[in-house]
Amino acid sequence: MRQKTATIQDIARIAKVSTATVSRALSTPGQVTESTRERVMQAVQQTGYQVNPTARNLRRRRTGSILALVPNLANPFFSQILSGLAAVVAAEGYGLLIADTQTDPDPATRVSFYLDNRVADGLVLFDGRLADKRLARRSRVPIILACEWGDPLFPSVRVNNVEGAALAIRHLIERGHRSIGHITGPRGNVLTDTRLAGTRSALRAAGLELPTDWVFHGDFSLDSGAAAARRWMDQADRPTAVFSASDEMACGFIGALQHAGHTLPAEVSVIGFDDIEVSGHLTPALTTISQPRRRIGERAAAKLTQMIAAETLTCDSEEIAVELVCRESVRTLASGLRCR
Amino acid sequence: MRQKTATIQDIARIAKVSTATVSRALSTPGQVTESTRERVMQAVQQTGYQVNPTARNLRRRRTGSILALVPNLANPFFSQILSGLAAVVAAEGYGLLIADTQTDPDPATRVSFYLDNRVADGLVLFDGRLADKRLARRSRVPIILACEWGDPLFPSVRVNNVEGAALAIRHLIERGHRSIGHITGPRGNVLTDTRLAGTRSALRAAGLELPTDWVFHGDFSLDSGAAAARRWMDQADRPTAVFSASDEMACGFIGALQHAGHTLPAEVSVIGFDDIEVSGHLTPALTTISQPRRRIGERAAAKLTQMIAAETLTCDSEEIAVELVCRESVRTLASGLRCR
DNA sequence: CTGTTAGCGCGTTCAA
DNA sequence: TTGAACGCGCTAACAG
Repeated sequence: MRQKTATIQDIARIAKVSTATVSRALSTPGQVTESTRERVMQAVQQTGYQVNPTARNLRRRRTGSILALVPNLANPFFSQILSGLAAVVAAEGYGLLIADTQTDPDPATRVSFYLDNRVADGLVLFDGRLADKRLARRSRVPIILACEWGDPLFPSVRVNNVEGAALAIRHLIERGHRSIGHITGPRGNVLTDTRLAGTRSALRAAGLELPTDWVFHGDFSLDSGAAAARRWMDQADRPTAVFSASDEMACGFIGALQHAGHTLPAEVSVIGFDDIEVSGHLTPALTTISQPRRRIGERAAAKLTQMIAAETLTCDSEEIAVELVCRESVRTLASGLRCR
Repeated sequence: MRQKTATIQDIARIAKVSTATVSRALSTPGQVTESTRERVMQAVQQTGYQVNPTARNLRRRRTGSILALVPNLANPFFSQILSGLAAVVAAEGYGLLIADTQTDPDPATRVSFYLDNRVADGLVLFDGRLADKRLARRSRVPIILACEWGDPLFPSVRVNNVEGAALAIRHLIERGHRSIGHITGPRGNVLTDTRLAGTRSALRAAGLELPTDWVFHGDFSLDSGAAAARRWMDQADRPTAVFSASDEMACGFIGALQHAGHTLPAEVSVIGFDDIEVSGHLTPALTTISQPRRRIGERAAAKLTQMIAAETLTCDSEEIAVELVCRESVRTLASGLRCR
């Protein structure tokens, strides 16, 4: 099975040049005479030689890959992001390593492991909890934080969640809603906090309150949305509209309500966050705040590869614009305006 | 920025042993005396030394990672599979490289690129089109095919799609349906073919036909499901039930119908394939054929790492069981039976 | 423009 | 059990 593959030495021998010249002919063709380059190329053709990236990386003191640390790979939210990431990373000549931080009992240890072992030339971190000062101090490779919040030391690519939440709330208010609830993400999550903060401030700006009863604690999952629906149904004084911090929860919320015989958006309006693929195909189609996930991945990869090339550990953060996608899940109340 | 990190030589000097002993103390502790091992470990502690995996891999003639080639990373269908893959691969001490074969104009070239460049010790292939004899001949590392069909040379982990389709069709028949349509996957896809074949044979076994008009060509996407719905609506003679080759298409189909004012499952029953997360939260909740995706990933990873360890290029294929998940999207017609 | 030399950091012989 | 020496395959530095 272990079949010997051609090395740079074989090429050198066949082409009757030194290994250094072979190396140059392949890496920096400009530095080599046309004729010798041809001899080398012919030998390469003949033997099917390919450079051994491990040896090259050892010599160049790099790894040739970028590591994406995802809190939960099973979450389809990351599909688009990873797709964007993969495209840019491949185009820049890196491999894309992916690891799930939740697989491990202690995610922080896992991150340390990766850093210490120099398995990657750069890190894309989708888990803000890990982005602390200690990590910043220890890391010898650039790190970019995507989607999440962490220590401001880290450059990041993310959307303005406060603004997104405000967009959602203002839309509901424009449509005539005055009693508005909110389904949150998991406790301790920065997205949860910022979207809740945006909700609160936008409501306050309109002179409205967010009663404790109308804050439904979720965890971004479908099931937690369904659980929120059950709590909504249990209430005597219900909000006429609910802003969900994720489309998944909105979807669970809507489903549970419909299964219980409620009609939407007649009985309650719903607005989500993310604009996942399925949202437009639900009944009613979900009005939501769109977050361009593929673009987030692309930008994170681009910035990271730039940092690696520049041998810097920092760069500017970038904010990706969110926008309101108006569909059918928000009802216009008597006094409200039309969409837009 | 380029800060020098401790090497095995530093440890050797500090612990006053040879580098060979340090290497042994770390890789095969049993071969080293307790006392010297302690000295080494202390030096390791003191310096924060970590082995350089690139150097180790060069020396061991391996790469330390496994490559997953996915036809479309943006497709959330792969989320769960990758999650299972990542968990097992990490536990076995490998890194998980991921690449999208569709990013490239010519996927086959890309695969060749990866193989020739020995970037991985093994390959998980989710794209059956690439699994041809040529690939089998050229590859020096084990390859496992997941979810898809390809040349029988390759070991694979997949579900029985013919059986899954038959399960769906038989369920519809049990529920009293006699006119049954099918939404297919993309042309040329093996899943498309096998599920269509299963559909046909199960119908035939019940003495039923599959008229050309009732074969709706899709591509597994939400939008193609919606397009199928439009064609369904255009027909004078409509099937009372439709088996969709993917849940995504079923979801698009249902959504488009509902938006057009149709009622489900009263007017048409729908059964899907995959059991994606959202299926249970739709209205009506989607009856479907469940495909344990996480398990597929886990098994593929396990089998691949075993092949690598055994230095073999082949192993037995494995079939993962599918099952019918009975929800609300299939209506029982007059003559039909209850679920199960 | 090309060749020589010297490692990158590690694991693995072969002796002792 | 340990150490010396070598080489995995490649590229960077320095001459020429």
